[in-house]
Amino acid sequence: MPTPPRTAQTPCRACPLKKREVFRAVTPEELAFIEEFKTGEFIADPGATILAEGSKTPHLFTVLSGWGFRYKGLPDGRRQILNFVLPGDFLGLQGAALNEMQHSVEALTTMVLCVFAREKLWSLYSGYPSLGYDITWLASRSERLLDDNLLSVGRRSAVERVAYVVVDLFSRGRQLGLVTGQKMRVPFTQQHMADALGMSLVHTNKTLRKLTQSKIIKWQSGYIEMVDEKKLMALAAHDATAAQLRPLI
Amino acid sequence: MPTPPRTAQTPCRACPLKKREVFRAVTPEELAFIEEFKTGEFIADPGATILAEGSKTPHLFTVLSGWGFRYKGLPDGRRQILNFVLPGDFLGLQGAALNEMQHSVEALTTMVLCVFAREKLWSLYSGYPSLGYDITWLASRSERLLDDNLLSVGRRSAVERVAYVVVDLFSRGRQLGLVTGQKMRVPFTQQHMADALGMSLVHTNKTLRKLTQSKIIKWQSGYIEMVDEKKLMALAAHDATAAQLRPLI
DNA sequence: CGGGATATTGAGTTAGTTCAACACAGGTGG
DNA sequence: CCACCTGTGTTGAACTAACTCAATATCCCG
Repeated sequence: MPTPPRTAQTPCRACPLKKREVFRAVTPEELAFIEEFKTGEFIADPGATILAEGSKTPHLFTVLSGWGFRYKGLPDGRRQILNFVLPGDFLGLQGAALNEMQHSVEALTTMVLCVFAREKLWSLYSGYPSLGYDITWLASRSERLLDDNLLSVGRRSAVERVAYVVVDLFSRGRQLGLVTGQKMRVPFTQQHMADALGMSLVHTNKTLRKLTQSKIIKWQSGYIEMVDEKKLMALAAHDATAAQLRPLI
Repeated sequence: MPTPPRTAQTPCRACPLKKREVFRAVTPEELAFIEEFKTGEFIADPGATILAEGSKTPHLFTVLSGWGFRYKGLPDGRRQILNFVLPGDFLGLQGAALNEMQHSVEALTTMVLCVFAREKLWSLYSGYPSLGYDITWLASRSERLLDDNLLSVGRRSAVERVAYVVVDLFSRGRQLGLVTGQKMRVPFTQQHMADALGMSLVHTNKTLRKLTQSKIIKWQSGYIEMVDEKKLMALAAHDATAAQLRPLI
């Protein structure tokens, strides 16, 4: 079914705000509003800063394609990657709600972003509450990711952290169709992974090496492969919920 | 598990959902809706579990008074406190959005919570989009807290972490009128602080001791005192944003 | 007054860090 | 086409911040 050509480059039917259509159909009016809500598209090159800590952007973004990451820095240069940004993620809400960004977002690959005007956000809520609800849903989902990361960084060992982040990326990647067999493209360096896990680069490397030698994962030329998914999952030390479910066998 | 709520005692004029009235007046209709939205009140005793990881509560809560904490656990007992819960916080949204709770919430003191029915959430969005907007605002604010914590746990040293969490608690406490002079009641143990900072109990204690001996803070009989706020702030190693702002003096 | 929970302290251990050197790949200009 | 350069990955060695274990002190509550 070919999409009719319009002014905007990407059809809003693909918009993540519409994502929940699995549960709820988006009405034609809603779709029309989404299209009007959209200001345009923004193509970010790898390495580009999309949002900067301390700035006040008038924009909201939706990621249509590509990878990026959200991070915060300390004055002396240390930085913590808060989470990786993938298609379907909603960016800049904090700027709208809190006025000023408290974190930065940088592109890892070329990214295509759908741009919204921040001041239209309110009209979205008032005119199309269902879409407002969806935004809350997205916010809630991203908070869940953060919770998981915090648990990892705060309480998991190095091996567990690496195992967990791989499992997590594959889980997100699968939902987005980014996984082929047991392989997924990961367009970041070990430094990025280290910054995401709150570890040093060297130790991240040594940990990865250990997992490679145990034939559990492989990370070559930009692709991570889960060689032994079972062992990997076991190492990942899942949260108490998962643990609760297991004993029921 | 929460006991069935009773009839409402607290006027909804004090509701955190109305908090943003500084910026925006709440209309009488909205207030009426809030009161209808409210199912009742829930009094939680210290140590009570308000929400449990893996469960599906039909409730949403707003904290009217008292302290609690949100946490996640690992199967072997390690646990990470995600953040402390104070009056004005909104709880359980994840359960509504994601169907199942991915974290637990426990009371530290007696807590008074305003209870909402989850299934009314949608009618709140559709009928009173401004309130829906407020919920998004709350979600966004709590995500900011999480970002800060993750930066702390991932990249700050032990002293910095302790300094930062104290500064942070005072900042939140001030907004809520919980700070008297330089003192604030903190109804938790060093174990809680350790779990929040991703550190061991012993090392947390030793770090606190160091800060006490340097006459920077004092923690006695349930009260933390900022003895030398300036030094404490300096130790806290604020984020890059704060650093950007300082040179402007 | 007793007992359990909390806090404090010392000693020994270790997971993770920093430093430093080297390997390797891709990309550029001569 | 090669020589070089820069970014990335790999590895060893030395160091240290934070951990665990364990004993003792202190507080709080009934």
